[in-house]
Amino acid sequence: MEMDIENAAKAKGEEIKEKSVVVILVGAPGSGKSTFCEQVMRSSTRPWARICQDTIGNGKSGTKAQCLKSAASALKGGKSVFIDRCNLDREQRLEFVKLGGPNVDVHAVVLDLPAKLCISRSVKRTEHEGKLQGGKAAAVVNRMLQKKELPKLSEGFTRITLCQNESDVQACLNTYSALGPMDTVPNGYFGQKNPDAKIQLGIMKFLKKAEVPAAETISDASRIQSSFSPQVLQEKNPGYKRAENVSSFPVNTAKDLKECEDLAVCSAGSHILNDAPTLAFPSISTSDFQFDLEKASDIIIEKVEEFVNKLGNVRLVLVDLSHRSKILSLVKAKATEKNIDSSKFFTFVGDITRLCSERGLHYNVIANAANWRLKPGGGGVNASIFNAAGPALEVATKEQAKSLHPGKSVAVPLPSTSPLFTREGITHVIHVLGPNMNPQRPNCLNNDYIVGCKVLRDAYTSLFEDFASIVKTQAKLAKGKNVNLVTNPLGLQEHNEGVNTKHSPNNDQKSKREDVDDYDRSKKCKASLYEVEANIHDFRTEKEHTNNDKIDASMTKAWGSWAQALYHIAMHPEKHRDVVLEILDDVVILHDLYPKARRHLLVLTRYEGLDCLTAVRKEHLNLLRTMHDVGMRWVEKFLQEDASLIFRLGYHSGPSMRQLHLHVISQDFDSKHLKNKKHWNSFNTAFFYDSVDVIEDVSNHGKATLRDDESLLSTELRCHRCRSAHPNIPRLKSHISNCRAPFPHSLLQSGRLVPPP
DNA sequence: GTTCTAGAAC
DNA sequence: GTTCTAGAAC
Repeated sequence: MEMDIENAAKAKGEEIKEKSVVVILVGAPGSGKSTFCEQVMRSSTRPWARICQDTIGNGKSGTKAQCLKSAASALKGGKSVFIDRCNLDREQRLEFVKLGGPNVDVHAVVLDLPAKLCISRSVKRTEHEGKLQGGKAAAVVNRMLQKKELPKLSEGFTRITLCQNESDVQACLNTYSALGPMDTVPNGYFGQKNPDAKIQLGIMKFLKKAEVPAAETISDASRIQSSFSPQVLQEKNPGYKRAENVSSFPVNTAKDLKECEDLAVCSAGSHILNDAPTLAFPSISTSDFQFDLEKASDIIIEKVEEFVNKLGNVRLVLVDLSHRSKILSLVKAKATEKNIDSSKFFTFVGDITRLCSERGLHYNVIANAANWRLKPGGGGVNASIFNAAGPALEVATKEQAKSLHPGKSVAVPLPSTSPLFTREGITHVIHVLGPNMNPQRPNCLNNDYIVGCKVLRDAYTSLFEDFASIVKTQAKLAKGKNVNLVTNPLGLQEHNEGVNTKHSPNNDQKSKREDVDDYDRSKKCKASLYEVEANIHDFRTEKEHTNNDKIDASMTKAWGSWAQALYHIAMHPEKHRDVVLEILDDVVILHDLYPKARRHLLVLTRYEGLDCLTAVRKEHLNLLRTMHDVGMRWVEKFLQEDASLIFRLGYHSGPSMRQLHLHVISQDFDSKHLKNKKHWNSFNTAFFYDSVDVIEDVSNHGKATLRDDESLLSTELRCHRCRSAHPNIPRLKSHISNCRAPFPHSLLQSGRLVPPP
């Protein structure tokens, strides 16, 4: 609209009249609205009026009507106007937006800063214009923020700037301060955060993607060759032993590269150099299980299409051994037809256990067309993967599951001892079982393709979901605490090989060749991925604990020595009579050593190897129910002693202690051991996974949906009943000791609180 | 998981 | 000066 009027004016040759702006500030008390206006008015050469409801009443509290009137007259006088009041919901803003017109743009500047900050600023004010200061401020800010509604362009704004931190505010200040009488600023929504941006950035950072623009390196075949050739591996990695003679090792020459280009849907160079998390998978059920190739290729395409965009910056690669593979050419043709992004999905010819070392393809997760017993042998992909991975894979697989149903998958972290990890950089094998159409094999579906197609779809869904969850965990860790390994990528290697030479990229002389950089980069990747399974702390202490069982071949996650306490109790509860309350066949009940409430118990599984929620599968449903029932029995006992207590039962999404344990905790949180943000948030954010929800998720989806986002633990402190925010733990504790507000709706449902208040 | 403590915030 | 947090060490 505005543009049309402007263009029309231009067309008529009229001079464009200078436009006034109404800037509606949106923010809680203490968010810095007045300061913002004052600073702009100090530097901007444009005439401004600040309409402030707190001052407009001349001592008495002002009204909205007074503000509107005053704003309209300022606009008439050619001034631009700040509406300095909270304007937190749409209704409050509505009348002010109507001040806009052909020569008046309406902007919103949203000061959406943490509640904690606004409260602390409000509290310490001594001469606030609105008389909002001292103790009342927190309650007021909290109440106001509850009805916060971020402005939308559809309300009639031509420009919205969302500021969520001090630097956003500063940038916005700069924009408005620089505004002269004739200047305009671009229209649109600024500062809105893409919810995926953080994760994407994490992956990019972790893979150092920015340094490897595929287009630039694609033509540089020699660089591709040297970065993946065994010579480089051996140079940098003296402990790495290979059976083959180095000279006979197939190196990716330009000719090879040409061949790859021919085979892949699009040019192979970018595939080879692309460091995005990559899943290589064989076609499921089409070989020994004799599934119809046409139908199978349709299902592959369907599932790939469904996931390829959902998964973000990752690659799915369908692999087969031969150039003459029918399924590969079918899928390739259909992928082209469907216009599937060939950088995210393509077909590839090669041995799935040697795609990096022999074909130069970076990948980190492979799928195995497994048998239902999850055992080696049987020929085909299964035999080849178990052979290549060594015995460690069988052991690690056993830890995850004993068998597999058709249509299901199970992800197994590959032990660092496996050649697939050391040679190829593969961190996980996902076993998948497809439907069987071969009458020579057990559980044949007798040509029932209605069931068969459904099972095959399920199999791919499960496979891609497992891959997604691995990628998510890796991205989280990559941007998380493993900075040390990332900056010192060879730390892992140094340790494993017993080589103690310090290698710090900062102190080291510049790498002699660029390709060494490439090597480092791929190593960084491996080290970071490895970090998923073993926390960095353990690399430092392993030397002192070489006999410790945690470095055995089945290593799926290394826990620090302090994290073993529950495991030891679970294995030998009779030796811990001092803390253990009850010993049953499957579980042990004990007091939390550092209770975070008046009543705080742990129901501990006695299953060895079941360390946290991520490992929980359908076969554990009975155990989960037992844990819940035993917890509830103790709740009843506690309620007989004190009927005023309210309990919640749940798991920590990312526990610090090994051995799956259910927290049974009263909701008073009256404890001297509750000392920091992490303590509070681990029981009062989504990090706390209600037992009822875990049971439901596992029975519906076969596993608990991952949500152990570390950032949950550092979010602002909010009361679990009235949801008010508090600046620190002591204040929060003093609030919760008095707060009798009803619990939030979500907690009152599905039996999350016992008994329901 | 806790303890310890430097230094930021008040 | 005192309170509080956050990171390292265990």
